[in-house]
Amino acid sequence: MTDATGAAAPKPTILRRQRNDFPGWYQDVVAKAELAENGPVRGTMVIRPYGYALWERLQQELDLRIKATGAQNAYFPLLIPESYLHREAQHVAGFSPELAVVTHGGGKKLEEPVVVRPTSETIINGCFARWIHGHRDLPLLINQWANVVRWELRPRLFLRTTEFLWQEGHTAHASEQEAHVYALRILTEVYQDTVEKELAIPVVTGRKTDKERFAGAVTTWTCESMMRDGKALQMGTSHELGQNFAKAFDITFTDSTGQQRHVWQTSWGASTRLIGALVMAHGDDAGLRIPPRIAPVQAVVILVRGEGDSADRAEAITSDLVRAGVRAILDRRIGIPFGRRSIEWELKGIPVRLEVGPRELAAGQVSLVERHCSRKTSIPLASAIGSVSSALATAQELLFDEARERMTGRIVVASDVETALEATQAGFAKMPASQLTDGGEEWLNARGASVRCLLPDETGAVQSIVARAY
RNA sequence: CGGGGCGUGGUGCAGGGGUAGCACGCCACUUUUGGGAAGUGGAGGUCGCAGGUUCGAAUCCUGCCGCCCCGACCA
Repeated sequence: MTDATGAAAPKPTILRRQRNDFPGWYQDVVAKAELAENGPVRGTMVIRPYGYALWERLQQELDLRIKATGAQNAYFPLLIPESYLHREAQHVAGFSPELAVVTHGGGKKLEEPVVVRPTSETIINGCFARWIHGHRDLPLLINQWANVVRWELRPRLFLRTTEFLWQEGHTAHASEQEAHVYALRILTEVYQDTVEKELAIPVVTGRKTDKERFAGAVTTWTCESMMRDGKALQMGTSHELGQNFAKAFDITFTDSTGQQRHVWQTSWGASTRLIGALVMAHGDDAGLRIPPRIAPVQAVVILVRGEGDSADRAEAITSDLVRAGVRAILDRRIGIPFGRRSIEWELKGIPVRLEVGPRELAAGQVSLVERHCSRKTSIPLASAIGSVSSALATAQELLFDEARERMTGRIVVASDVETALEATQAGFAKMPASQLTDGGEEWLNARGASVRCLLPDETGAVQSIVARAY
């Protein structure tokens, strides 16, 4: 194709450019990398196989850590009596606007409407009240993997959908202190550790302001990360519920002195929103860049052409990789142009590509392409497995370092709300929490920024992290 | 709930009273194949729904439905 001057017209980019149109870029990546698409009901999401594979990897990593804290998985019903929601005043006030309510069933109007769970505090605590009798029943540590529905007016795939997948943990403890320690343990050992080690995304951890706190909680702890456009995304929250639900649902136990006491509780969750974070924290103009540890496919061996025994050789390399513990697949679709296949794997963010063609094989080599930096190197066939393994390890580290440098480089120290607001154009502001009194937080909210979390600095003074957020 | 816009092959769009079109995608064959392949031949649409006007409606009129965007609202 040529333009009026006769010069070749530039090929249109596959994705809108991140720098020009970040939301547009995000939509393009989610579609072209085949992660998800919109469902027929507004706000619902079809998670496609590659997107779901990412979720499954994330589930494995979270589940492992959740179980390491002593929690057990269980499952509670999707449908909850509407009256349950009303038992805790702040909780129902917080969730009422987002509820999906079922009024009919079996062809008849229901006597009591049931709600589709927006979260399961109420139904689980109904069970806890029956399960917990004495201090020997505590702590009770339960997790469930489930879908929840919160009616959203402005949905965005993964980031904010009406139905989403998550895990929600619910625990009961004998003392406030024990609940406090457990909530923080979940925050750091489950959420922060998974997000930083597996997703290679650095986080800021802290406490939510009263305004941002979970409906019904005493304290909400959060992990916040910075996306490539400088906006914040909440990665996971852990709540200290105090005795609010214990009193509402009458969850009591007999302590070692024979006294009846209410339990102290926590709840905590992380959702498919983390997939959105993965996209926005690492993706570039060529598509996703998936950190190797979370990648469903860590290496793809591309058979460039079909000549001679190259197909067998490529297959042998692939099975060697798999045997060495690398999640590797073989792309032997020689009928599809090489360039198209390269672009496809780039879009999907596969960390390492191994190109196997006549040129390489004649030289006893393969070409190794690293997605995180687009570098192509020739390596001897004999050391291919080792090279892939070290490339994967390097990619994991470099993606984290890059994200960490971006975040720390874009946290501006501010002493008042005006400079903090200015800083949120490009990143986060760190501002003394004292500036939030007298309507400071509302002033920021009215201008599109919010207080992401509160945390103590080296001197013990409380600082706030202010940002624009998803 | 206010303001604006759009409903036409799988996707994205054009057409605006007289045979339903284009691009991409899809299927087949051939030639290709190292960074988005090309040629040839095919398949695929009761033009959102219901009325109305007309010899004739995708097109004009009325009503309805759905979706999108911007506000407001919100983990």
